[in-house]
Amino acid sequence: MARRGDTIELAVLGLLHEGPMHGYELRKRLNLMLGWGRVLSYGSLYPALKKMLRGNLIEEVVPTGQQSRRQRIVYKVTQQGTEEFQRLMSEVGPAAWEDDNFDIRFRFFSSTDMEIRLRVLEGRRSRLQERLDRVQRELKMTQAEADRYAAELQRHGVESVEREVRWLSDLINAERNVQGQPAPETPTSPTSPTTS
Amino acid sequence: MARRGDTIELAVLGLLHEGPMHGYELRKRLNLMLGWGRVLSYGSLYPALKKMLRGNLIEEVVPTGQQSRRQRIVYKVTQQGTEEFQRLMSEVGPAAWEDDNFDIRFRFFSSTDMEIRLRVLEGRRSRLQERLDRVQRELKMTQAEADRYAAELQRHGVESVEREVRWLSDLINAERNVQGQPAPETPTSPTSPTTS
DNA sequence: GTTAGCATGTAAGGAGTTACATGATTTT
DNA sequence: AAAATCATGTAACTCCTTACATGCTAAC
Repeated sequence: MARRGDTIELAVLGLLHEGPMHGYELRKRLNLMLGWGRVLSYGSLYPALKKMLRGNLIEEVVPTGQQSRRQRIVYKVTQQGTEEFQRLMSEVGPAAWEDDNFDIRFRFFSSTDMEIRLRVLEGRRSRLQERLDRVQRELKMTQAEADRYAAELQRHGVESVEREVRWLSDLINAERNVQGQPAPETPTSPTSPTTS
Repeated sequence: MARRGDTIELAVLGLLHEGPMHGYELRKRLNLMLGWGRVLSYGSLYPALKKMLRGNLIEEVVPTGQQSRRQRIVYKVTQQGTEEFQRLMSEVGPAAWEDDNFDIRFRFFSSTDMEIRLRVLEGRRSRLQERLDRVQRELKMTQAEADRYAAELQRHGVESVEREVRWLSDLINAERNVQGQPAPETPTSPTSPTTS
């Protein structure tokens, strides 16, 4: 369960929970949100929508009032879609903290409990930490013979992942601190989302 | 020319230029180098090697000396492979500054002229800058209604790309400064690769 | 009235993953 | 001698992109 391709499905369900939308609009938002590089094509979005339609996760909105201006097909989530969304968001495990999947889950974190959020954040963090350790270990064996640019790329990569880990740590702390106090504005670290 | 799948080919050619290697070893190094997330499977590496073999870009190394310890197939680049590598590395254009491709090109920057390096670095930078502008423009329209986590994700994303842009700028400056002076150790910014 | 952008789709094909299958070598 | 891990491969399948195809609507 939770194959790779469920990513789009999850994202679509999440977005539609913020309001009905048509495909073209969905694509734009999707590209913006998972969009640091990848661009989702119509060729993957529309078939995915059709599939979700068949699975009764979403349905077409019947245009209220004026019947003009049709050609856009507006979708909204069904009851079943909401349930599926909740189920997917509650999943903890490898599928939840892989690059793309993590971003999307994070994007819709408001729809989950703090318990789930913490587990996903921590899972993601140890995943990155793991990679970091592995790379740095193997780095020592190769680095000696490494060329200038190769070394710089490694250095930069490690630094980026370290930043990512710090970011996650801040988020984890922020989540934990919400429990007791009513969030003291966290003035030292504007990095993490406060309870505003 | 320069389709998406040439990524592996370029990486393999580059690595083999640093010495003959067998598939298993190649995979390990490949995963380490483009490996912040993706893991290359045997199912893609071996067929790719076969294809390159057919294209005369690489060839099997005949084991010198002792004939024992065989089962690994060691590859090395051919003359034709070297030419192809040079050709791919000299390409400037969109293909050169897409995420994965950029990393690999950068990794083997030592094999190109400063002129090419500068064009690739600058191309990459304006690519990122573009994305940044586009996202920040659209951010103003959505941000108002944005949820807490969505906003934090955006903020973090923008910050990361901005860091990337600064990194590239440092590298570009470093490249330019090598021209005149014999590199004054660049003590203020340990970010960029010095001339060692 | 014509260009540009909105909007939806389909068909073909590529690239890479998963799972399967096999066997050698090294370590315990 | 068993277990781990090195080492190579293949077949089926999935996901996605590219390219094509179409028509509406708004702006100039």
